[in-house]
Amino acid sequence: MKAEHFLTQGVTQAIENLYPGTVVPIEFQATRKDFSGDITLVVFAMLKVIKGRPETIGDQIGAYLVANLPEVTAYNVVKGFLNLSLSDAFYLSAFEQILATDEFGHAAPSGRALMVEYSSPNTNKPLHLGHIRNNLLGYSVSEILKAAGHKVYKTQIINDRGIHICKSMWAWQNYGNGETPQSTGLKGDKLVGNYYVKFDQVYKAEQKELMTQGMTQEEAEAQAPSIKAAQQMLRAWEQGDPGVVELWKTMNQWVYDGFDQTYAQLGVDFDKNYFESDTYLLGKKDIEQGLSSGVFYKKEDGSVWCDLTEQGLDQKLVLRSDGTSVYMTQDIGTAIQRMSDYPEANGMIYTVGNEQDYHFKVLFIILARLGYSWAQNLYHLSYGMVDLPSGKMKSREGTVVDADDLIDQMQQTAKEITENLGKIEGLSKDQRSKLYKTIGLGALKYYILKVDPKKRILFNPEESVDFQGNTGPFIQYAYARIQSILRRARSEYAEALGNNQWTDLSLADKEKSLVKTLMQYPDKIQEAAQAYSPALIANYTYDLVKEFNAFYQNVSILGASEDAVLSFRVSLADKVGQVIQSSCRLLGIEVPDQM
RNA sequence: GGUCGCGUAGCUCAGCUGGAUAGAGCAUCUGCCUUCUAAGCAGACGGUCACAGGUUCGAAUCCUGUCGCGAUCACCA
Repeated sequence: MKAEHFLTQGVTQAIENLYPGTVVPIEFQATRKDFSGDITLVVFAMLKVIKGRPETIGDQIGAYLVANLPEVTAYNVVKGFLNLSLSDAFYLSAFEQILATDEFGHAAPSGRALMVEYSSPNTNKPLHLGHIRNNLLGYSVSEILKAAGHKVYKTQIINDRGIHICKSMWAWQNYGNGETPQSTGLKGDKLVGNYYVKFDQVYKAEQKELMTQGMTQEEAEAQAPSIKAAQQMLRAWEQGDPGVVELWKTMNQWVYDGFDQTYAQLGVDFDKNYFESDTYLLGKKDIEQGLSSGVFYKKEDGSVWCDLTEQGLDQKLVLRSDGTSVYMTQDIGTAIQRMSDYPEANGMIYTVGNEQDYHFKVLFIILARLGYSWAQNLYHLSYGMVDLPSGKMKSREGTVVDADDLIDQMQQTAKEITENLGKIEGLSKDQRSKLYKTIGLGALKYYILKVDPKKRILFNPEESVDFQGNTGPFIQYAYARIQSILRRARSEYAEALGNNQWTDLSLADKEKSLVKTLMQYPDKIQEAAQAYSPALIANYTYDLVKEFNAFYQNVSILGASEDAVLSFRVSLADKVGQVIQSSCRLLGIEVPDQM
């Protein structure tokens, strides 16, 4: 079906005829808009093998192709570029193949299975805009990998243990007056987050007091009663103190309930949750093994290290001198644990911010040295921070953009715009609020996913997220229009739709370029999967929609004079709609039938 | 200071496995709603692709250096 395929054969034959005994690199690219033709052979690339003027060579190959390949109808040569025009029949048959393909764009099963980790929040405070980027990326990459034929297990590791949650616990115990999510009507994560803030206030006040008594900042930080109490709580938790464990369970559950609501709003989910409280002791025995196999070495004080100077990195601590774990220890153990939990999986993707680039670089090297074959298939899906015009989001300064607030705000904006446009008379109240959610979240998700993950995003809450131009709603709008046409076509033009005699049709430029764009979809999915980049899908979808809009405004679909033309155009619009829906699904974006 | 990433139009971003005259959206300005939804279409304006070298028939794209921004360099996670 792909043009490159038969053209490569054709060019090879042409070369055999014209320049016997030579083998040339054959390189195609899409013909630029300003030139006539559909696909372009780059003759320059052949000059290393064949001597001569590129114009002459292009001319000879072009003439050969027109004479010998029925699909090639015309050619022209500009400098070293041989532009080829392909027949309408070729595009029509390509389109018919697309129509006949189930789940067009999706690849056959690859036999590979991967784990994708994303979100992985701490349980002491609510999710914010940074988590939204993480969640959208992780979810979307999972969907893209599935579409590329892989089996995917989505997972998160919940950091439910440690000093941070003890801070919230201590503050709640001392200042909470028995408040619960039920009694306050607050989301559980918000409630717990409030006590984390409360702790910080108390802690700061204590430090100030101690410093007026003559302590240094450092001493005050260590000696403040609140932090000592929280540390005591952490020790009690580690020893399994029933009261502390009970409180810990209760407050974590509040947080999980809150997170679940936010996840549901965002439309993300997980196949398996890991909890740090279960995994934080993992890794020690792996360090032992690595020690005996010589991957690690022990210093005099008993601490264990990995020497990465060969790779141009430092020496990295993997076990403290007192035998306790560090972050790296846990991550080594957790990775090994997961791979044994999912024996069919042979790789992992970690969706974690770029401030941990170094950590993952080291982790992957260590796992490879430990001899795990799957270590070759580890990828750190590293993404840039979401910053505000004022700089980084800082919880202490109250500049954090809360996830729930932002989602609400997007829906509110969607509501206002939709009501102003006044095109939804027929919809019930429920349908309307669902539509606002679809549009508001569509705008937010597209806004975040369209940019290359590794770039940082500047989010301006004042200007908010656009609803026009290269945006989610722009794409959703095209889909809604298509559905509107399909509804009318099926009720008023049912008879014409039955005429599928398209073979002799001659295609308008807009129709041809739409088919061309549709044909790219399978490759785009593969590219996006290989690059772990939802941005590629977002950009493709935008191109497709732009192409469709141009078609829609310039060619009348239901006004076609012949039945075959009408039915072709309706089919084309229908398929474009399906691909929009499919690609949006890869981004976690829903599409409305009306807006 | 070492390491890693980024630097493209006034703003937000594509393009980066080397190919033709560097593309979109927003903003500004012109047109288009008696014909399928104007959240749209058609067009205008807007560029030393941070800078300097190098490789190449050809560089925004690859290499080297410089500058700017960010991250990281804990017996924290």
